[in-house]
Amino acid sequence: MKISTKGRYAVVIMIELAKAYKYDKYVSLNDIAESNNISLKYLEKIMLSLKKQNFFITSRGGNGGYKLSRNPSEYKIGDIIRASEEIIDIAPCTLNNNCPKKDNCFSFPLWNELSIIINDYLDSKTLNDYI
Amino acid sequence: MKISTKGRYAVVIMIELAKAYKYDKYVSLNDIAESNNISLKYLEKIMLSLKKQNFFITSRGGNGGYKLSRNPSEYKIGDIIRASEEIIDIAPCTLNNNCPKKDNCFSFPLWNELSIIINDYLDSKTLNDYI
DNA sequence: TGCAATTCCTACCTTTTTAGTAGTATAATA
DNA sequence: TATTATACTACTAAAAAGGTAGGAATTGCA
Repeated sequence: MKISTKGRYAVVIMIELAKAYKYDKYVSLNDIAESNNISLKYLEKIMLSLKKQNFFITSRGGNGGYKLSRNPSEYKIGDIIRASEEIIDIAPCTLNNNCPKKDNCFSFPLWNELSIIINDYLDSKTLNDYI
Repeated sequence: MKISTKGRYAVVIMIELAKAYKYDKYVSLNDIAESNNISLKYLEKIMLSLKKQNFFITSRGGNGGYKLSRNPSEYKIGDIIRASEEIIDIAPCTLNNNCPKKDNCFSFPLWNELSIIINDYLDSKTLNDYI
C-alpha cells in the first residue's frame, strides 16, 4: 500500500512550480530533475499526464518551461495525484462503489471508510500548504 | 494506491474466524474460500503469513480448521494487514523515516501525515467492529 | 485400519504494474 | 542557425501481484 513514484513525483513537480509562482517565471523540467535527482525523461512523461488537466502553461526554447496557470491554493493534492493516473482507491469495491454484495459484506465498511479518509485528507490540502 | 488482495483477504478470513469465535468452533479454510469465492490454495498461503503471529490455533483433519486464540476485540485491523506482509506505507521516506533530506523536504510532511492517518485508523479498529 | 478431511510447506508460474529509457519531432529564443 | 526546451510515441527490464501445483503430515471417523 503505497503511492507510486508517478503520483509522488507529480506532487514534487507541482510544489516546485508553486514555489516559483510568485516570481511568474517558467521553470524547466531539467532544473526540477536535477534538484530532486529524478530522471528528466521520466518527469517529461509524468508531465504529459498532468498536462491534460490544464494545470500549467508551457513555453518551449530557452528560458522556457512550465508555470502554474492558477494560484497554488487552487490545486488540491488529491487532484494532482489523481491526474497523474495514480488511482487512489483501497479496494475494487471502493473504486466503483458498485459491488453487488456490498450491503451484506462485513469488510466493505472498513475499506470504504478508509478510502474516504484518505481522499478527504488529500483533498483538504493544496499546493499552498507545501511551499 | 490500494491494499492488495493479500491484505484484504487476510482481513476477510479473520472476520470469518471472529464470527465463529463465540461458538468456539474450528472453521475450515474451505468454508471461507467457498463463501467468499476465493481460491483455497491462495488462502492457505495467506494463512501461512498470519500463522507466525499466533493469531489462531489450528486442528487438522475432519471438523478441523482455524479458530482465534483471543477475543476478537484484541485484534487490530492494522496488525492483521501488517502480518499479511502488506506494507502499509505511502512512500519510502515514511517507511524508514530515515530519509537524510526529510528536514528540508517540502513534500515529506504530506506523506508522513497521510501515513500516520492511515495507520492510526487501521489501528483504531478491531475485528469486533466488523462481526 | 484405512479413507477422507484438513492444515502445512515448498516451489513454481503468469499477468500486470512500476519505473523507467530511447528516439525523434516541434517550437522558441538568442 | 545553434541551443534549449517541451511534445509525443514506443519500447523494455525488473518487481510485485495474484495466484497454482503437488505433496507431506496430522486427525477424525466409519
